[in-house]
Amino acid sequence: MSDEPAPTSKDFIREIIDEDLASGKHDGTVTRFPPEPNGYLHLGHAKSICLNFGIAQEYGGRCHLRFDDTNPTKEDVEYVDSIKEDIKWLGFDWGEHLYFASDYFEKLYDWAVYLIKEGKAYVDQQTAAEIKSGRGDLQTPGINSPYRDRPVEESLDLFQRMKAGEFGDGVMVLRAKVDMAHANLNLRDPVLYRIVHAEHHRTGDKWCIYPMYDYTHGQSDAIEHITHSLCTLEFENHRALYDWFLDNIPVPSRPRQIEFSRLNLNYTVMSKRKLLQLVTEKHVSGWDDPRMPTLSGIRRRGYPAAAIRNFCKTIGITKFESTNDFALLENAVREVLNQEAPRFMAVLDPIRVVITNYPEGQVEEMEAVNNPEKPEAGTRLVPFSREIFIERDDFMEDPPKKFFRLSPGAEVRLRSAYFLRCDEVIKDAAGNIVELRGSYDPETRGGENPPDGRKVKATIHWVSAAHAVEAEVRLYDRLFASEAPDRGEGSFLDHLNPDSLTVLSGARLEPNLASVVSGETVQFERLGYFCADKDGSQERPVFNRTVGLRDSWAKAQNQG
RNA sequence: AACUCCGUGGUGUAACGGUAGCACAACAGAUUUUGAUUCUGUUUGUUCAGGUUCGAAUCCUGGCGGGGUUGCCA
Repeated sequence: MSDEPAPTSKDFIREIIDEDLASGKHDGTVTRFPPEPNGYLHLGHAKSICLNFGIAQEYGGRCHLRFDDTNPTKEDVEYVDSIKEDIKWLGFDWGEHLYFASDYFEKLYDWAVYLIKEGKAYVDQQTAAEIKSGRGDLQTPGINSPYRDRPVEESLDLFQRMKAGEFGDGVMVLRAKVDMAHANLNLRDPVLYRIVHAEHHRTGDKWCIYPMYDYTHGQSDAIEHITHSLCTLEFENHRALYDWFLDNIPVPSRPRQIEFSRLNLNYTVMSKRKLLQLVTEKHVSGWDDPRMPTLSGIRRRGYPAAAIRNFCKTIGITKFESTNDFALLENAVREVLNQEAPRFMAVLDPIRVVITNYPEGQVEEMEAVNNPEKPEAGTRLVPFSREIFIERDDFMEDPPKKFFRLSPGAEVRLRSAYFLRCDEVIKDAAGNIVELRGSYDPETRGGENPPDGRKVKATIHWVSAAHAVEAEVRLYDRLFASEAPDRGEGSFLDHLNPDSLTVLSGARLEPNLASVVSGETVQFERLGYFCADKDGSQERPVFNRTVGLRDSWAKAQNQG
């Protein structure tokens, strides 16, 4: 990840950093990743993580992990732990720089007192509804609160008593005194502190007043000497307020907020609220359901961290709100897995083949290549015997013109084994094909072409019936059937893909597959990449389909 | 008709006044003990109208289109 060639062009944020370094504005670069611990990280966060930690790596700076934990009613340590785990999995390290906004509560309180004394903040006793209506709207200016010009001493006293717990939730708030007529609504006397009598996951019951995001973020950046505070576009309108605090409070440094567009993917929803809803309403099995765009979900699905990093590099950083093609992500996944994943044979939908001219009771250990892209991965032994399973799809009794696989009288290569010809089709009373009979050519051992120069058009995978391990295989498809489940009327849930999960309970695996450890992704030859799931055991493995191989045959069929 | 940000092939993303390039997707072909991979080729683009300039995707003006903003969420 670090030995790749430097990109020939830089995104606008890196250009800004270059300028700041060149002009001497900064002599180092410090970024931060500031999740709120109220949910699991998803692909959108991965974009931000790759940006912030990536910049720190490239510029020899550092990136802080700072939990933005100013709302105790929504936050929990469960999320803190999962977030840390996900960042590490992605391949990044915050070193010693783990912080919590709640670490700064004392400092922020002092600064609030400072603002009051400066005449730049006041305690407002209006109700939430009064504050809302007093703010005006996009067209109309707001009006001043009747408490706006109360004496400094009075605000000071009230604020201290807010902190002391004398008042109930929502009774009063601390507001900045900016401009109730400002075109940017964020500057119409924003709330700085609210009363919330709730246990905080770090500070316990020490506080009953909590600072708002806007009041917290920039000052936290300043305390940590963040140079470039990178966030998504929805905070663009907050920048003026971010700067207002830095201008009016004696902060120790001057960070700069820069916004970029968030990640959108088609066939996916990415908002925390919607992901939470999928989990709580049991449309998926949990935050780590392999269909979820959460980092824990895609990890369980088998997506390699390197693929996510490459993907984030490919999509770039801009201010344009775009929607990326899911195929781009899948391409990144296949690219890494094609290089890395060891190959095995597995038959998902088995049909028995009896090789009539193969000696009964004989077993041969066939040598198979582990990864043609990586010779150093070596070879393994796969048992071969008189009765094998092949994929039902690899046989057609009455094949169309371009079908290269097995059919009556036709010959194919069994991967790493022998040429096989189909001689006979056995059916049950209902006419269903229940078994095939065929013969092999002993002169093609290892799958070599025979001396007579005969060739076959196809190579298929197989598993020795007596040695096969039965397994459950979960075929995942996109969670949503429509490209933009968010758009249009109705709920995004209306767009759930009913076929997003197909469970196959009778798959047969080559025996080597039983020892693949949970979390490892392998290739089932000719089928796709599959990740061993934690639900499985050596006796009965469970595999999740990460992504299928490209399949030009299937594509041609669908078009035909 | 408030403020603000943004418009480059189907989808993303480069080009910093000088040949519109790259990736993905799509479509052909070659190779192949995975109908995979790999390789080669093809199709498709600067939102519009003016202006500045020898020269504009790029600078200016206006139009059109899209996003964000009216939490005591972040």
